[in-house]
Amino acid sequence: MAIPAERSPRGPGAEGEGAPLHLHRHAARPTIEDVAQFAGVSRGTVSRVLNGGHHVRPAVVANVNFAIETLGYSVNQAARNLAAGRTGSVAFVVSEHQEHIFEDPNYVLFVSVFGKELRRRGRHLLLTAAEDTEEEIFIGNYLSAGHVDGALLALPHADEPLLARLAQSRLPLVVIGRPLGYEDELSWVAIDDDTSAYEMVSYLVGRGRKRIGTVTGPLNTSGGRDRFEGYKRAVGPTFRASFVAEGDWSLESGRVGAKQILARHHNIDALFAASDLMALGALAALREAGRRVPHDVAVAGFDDSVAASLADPPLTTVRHPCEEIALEALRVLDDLMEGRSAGPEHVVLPTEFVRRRSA
Amino acid sequence: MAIPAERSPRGPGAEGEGAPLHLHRHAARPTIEDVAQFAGVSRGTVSRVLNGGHHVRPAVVANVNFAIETLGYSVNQAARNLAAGRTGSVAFVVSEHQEHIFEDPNYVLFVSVFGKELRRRGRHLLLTAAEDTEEEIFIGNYLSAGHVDGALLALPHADEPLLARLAQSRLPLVVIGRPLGYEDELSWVAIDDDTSAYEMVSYLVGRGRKRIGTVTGPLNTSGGRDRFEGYKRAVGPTFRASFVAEGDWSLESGRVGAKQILARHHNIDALFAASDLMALGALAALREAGRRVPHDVAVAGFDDSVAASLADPPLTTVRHPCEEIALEALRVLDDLMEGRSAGPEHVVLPTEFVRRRSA
DNA sequence: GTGAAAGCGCTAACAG
DNA sequence: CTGTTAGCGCTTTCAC
Repeated sequence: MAIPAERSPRGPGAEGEGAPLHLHRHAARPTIEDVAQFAGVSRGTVSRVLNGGHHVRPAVVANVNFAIETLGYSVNQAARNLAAGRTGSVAFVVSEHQEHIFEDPNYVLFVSVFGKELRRRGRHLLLTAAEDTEEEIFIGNYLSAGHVDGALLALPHADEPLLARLAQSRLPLVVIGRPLGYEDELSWVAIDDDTSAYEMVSYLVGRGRKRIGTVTGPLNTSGGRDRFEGYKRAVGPTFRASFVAEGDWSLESGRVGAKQILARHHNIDALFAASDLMALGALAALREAGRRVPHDVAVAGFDDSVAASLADPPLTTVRHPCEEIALEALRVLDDLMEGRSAGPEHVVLPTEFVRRRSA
Repeated sequence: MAIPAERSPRGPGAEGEGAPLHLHRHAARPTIEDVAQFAGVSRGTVSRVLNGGHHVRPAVVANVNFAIETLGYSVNQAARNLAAGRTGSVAFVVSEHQEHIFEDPNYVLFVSVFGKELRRRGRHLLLTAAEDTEEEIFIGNYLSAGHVDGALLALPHADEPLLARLAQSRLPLVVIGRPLGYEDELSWVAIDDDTSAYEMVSYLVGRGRKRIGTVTGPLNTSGGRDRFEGYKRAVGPTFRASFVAEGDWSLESGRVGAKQILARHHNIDALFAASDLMALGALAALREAGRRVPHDVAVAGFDDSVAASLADPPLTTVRHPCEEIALEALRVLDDLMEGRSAGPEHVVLPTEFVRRRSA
């Protein structure tokens, strides 16, 4: 407020000459100020154009954009974040070992989509794996300390202490998959595992298969539990626990599970694996046991990961829309971070039956 | 400059009372100012403590640290980066498809180590995959536009346009592996592929193997080329091109390559694969062909990835010190970013012969 | 050794 | 619709 009065004695525009400050500015990145000057507008206007161009005359927008291009200007995220009061980072928190995560094609896709989309929005992806309790505490502290604007969580296990911790923080949170025990209080985006599994197993039943086994996912995860429920509903009163083996999503667990079931029922005619990787393992076990697929035993997977189409025979499976889930999770998180949401949002995305040769 | 003059009529310190601004500061993160006040020192001193505590009395350091802990203070990276004139980000640029990358256990390790180490230093890891030419241009522009403080490059192919582009920018760069064509001008950290391969193949020779085949890596990469050179040196004058098949590091290419060699020489007694994954493929091909390993054919891999010890039989291989490479690359990059390096640094890390049962 | 003060580049009120 | 201005929280000279 005082400045104009002070300036007047020097005459208007006099300080425009106070340029010595700029002398040591060698080949520095152009700033918003440079753009403003070039376009003959104020910093504020340039900022508005940068942030959507609302309330700015189209002609001016064009002018500013021209200036931006000719100067090769690009926004300084640190400055923007500081001014806007955000960190510019979003965390992707996964439980389990980081190496194990990268084995799962679903996670890889998530990382890929999150990374790309966030960069488009001028944000960073922070990959954090909660490998052990110590790491979990560190992550809990780190996230709660305000180092990120929000977090995407893939913590499928029922009693995840980190989930409890984070749920109490003010941090915008979106869970990938339905978070057992926190369905109501947290936002999440998932698929209808139960119905998808039900439809797949019903398909097997419809094809005349009578003795259908299943290798489930971990039963303390919503995905593992719900796909198992769908299986149970579909086989109906013929359900018997001896047709079931619990796996952990991995190829090896699929092989072991299928072997167990085969040992108990040498004459199963179908097998529903709750993940493609496990189906692959089951395929190996069946091959070892001399069973032909799908002639003797029909095999169905879940996820439609790359492995599914490369399998021999290619897997009949359920497409898990990972990319859409990732995008939707990001949208929900954006709503949360920008304060556009009233309460927790729950999104259920449709899956798709994919018929190939294994069933 | 004008401001003090304007303020004086209100009396010194009068603006100290202009506190209403702080009223809407609800449960905000404590700032450096809060710490300074609590510790009874100035912002500058706290900053010094934050950055190593040089030129500060030990007692004061302790005081400030106490304040930091009790207040639960942690630095605001955006502000720090803005003030220090850096972005706080480091890119990890890889060629090829992102999905393909995550198949390679080496890359996964790199991502893991880079991410963790950079976070420790208050920096971010930006994962960028140059999947196609368009992406490459985008990445080139993005990196050159000053969005990152430096970049770690895994671009092994000889004529990588992105490498050429980046090499001309001012950006601090460290290449993982020896960059063909840019050995002198760029910094890099690698292993001695030639010698490592030489030693492995010499070991096979020493075990009495006479007809040694090899599945090489891509011959337009330094790793592929040098391991092949090592092989040639070791087999010496007995070298024949018909004992060689070129692979692409993948399991499948190892299987195909081994088959080709077997078709030409049904009686090979050893096979050196330039990667564990390819060795795994070769193992499968050998099994299909009814050869026993190592009795009929000794098989050696390279990398000592998890796959090596899980193989049947476990692979004799060369340990590729990925973690050390990652750490060293980060150190070199730090030197570059902080202006501590005179010129390009070249680091060659030792490998280790790992004897298991396959050879 | 330590404090004071000048920005870093940007956003977001607030006037007009 | 547009310009002005006050910070965002921190580092970094520059004095003392």
